[in-house]
Amino acid sequence: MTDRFADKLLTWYDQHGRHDLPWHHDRNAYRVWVSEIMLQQTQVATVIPYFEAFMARFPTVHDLAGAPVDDVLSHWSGLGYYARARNLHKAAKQVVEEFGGKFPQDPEALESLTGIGRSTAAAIVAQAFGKRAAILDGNVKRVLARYHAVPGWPGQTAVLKRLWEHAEAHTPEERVTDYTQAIMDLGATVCTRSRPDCEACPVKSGCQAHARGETALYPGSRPKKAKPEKTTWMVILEDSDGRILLERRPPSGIWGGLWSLPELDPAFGPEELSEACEQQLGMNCGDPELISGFRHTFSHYHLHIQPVRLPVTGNTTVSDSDRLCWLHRDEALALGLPAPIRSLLTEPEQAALL
DNA sequence: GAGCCGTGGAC
DNA sequence: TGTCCAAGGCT
Repeated sequence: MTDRFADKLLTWYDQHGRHDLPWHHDRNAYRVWVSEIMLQQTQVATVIPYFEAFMARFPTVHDLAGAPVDDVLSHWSGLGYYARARNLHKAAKQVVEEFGGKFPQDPEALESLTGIGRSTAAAIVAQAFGKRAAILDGNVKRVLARYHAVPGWPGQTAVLKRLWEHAEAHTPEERVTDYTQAIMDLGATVCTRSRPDCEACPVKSGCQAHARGETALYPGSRPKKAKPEKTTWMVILEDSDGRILLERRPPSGIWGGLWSLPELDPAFGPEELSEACEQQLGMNCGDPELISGFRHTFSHYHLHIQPVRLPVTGNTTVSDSDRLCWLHRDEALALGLPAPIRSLLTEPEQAALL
């Protein structure tokens, strides 16, 4: 049912919305899907160049399904949340094998694809197929929490449930594609997290938070928790030809599946690194040289990265070529390394300041 | 339900 | 400089 909220929003959208984002061109389910996955927990400006490059390399779901996963991961390098890339690749195969290369149009079937949950399924249904489906991303949560003065942190199930109910109630039958884009645009450009521009808001008159002068109270903030501190060694092994030893990380965990510098257990002391290196990497090394370390903050913990150079004294033959490889710096960077490791190899002074 | 998974922008 | 968190989903 179309209510006044949707009408006002659509009128505003016609004049002030974002109508020319890359995934709005040549719109199809594949392009919408890839954009939605990239946009999870990631801002539009960050996604745009990745989306363009990804589409140039993988124009169709068949191109993606047939590509090596390493190729997909290297195009994801720097975007973060690399499980998204592995799931995207897996889901592309699912679309080809289980759905004949055509995306299903109902949310339930879409949610059977790896990496697509309730919100992303709804976004694809509305954006690609023009069918009615309510979305609830970070922007919509903020808009609705303020409009209805919904207290509490949206991470709580009860709060989330109320927001979904409001989202469903406001979603119109007509112009669903524009409406979903409109409410996200309002959240991104007007109803922003800090200092919202309420005077420019088309639904100001009905907004309970604005009426109370309490927009800053909504949505409620996440409970604070201390981040644990962790430490690790990052090994820079360089042979006489200037090649660096890289190690593929395990499929799960931080930077899962990415190539990176070999990591040694922090339980090893500096004098034990040569021996650890021989055990773990099969390389004979001389005395370690410590480089200035730096701290990198993740969502859930702080990681002290301590780089260490270890001169290779023996031969540089690798025993496990699927896990280990020697590459020059530019070749390594083309693989797609984790961002802090990339900075460490390109600008060691900058990395130390992180 | 709660923890985990990245990076960069905004403040 | 540190904190928060953004077009969430999986385990």
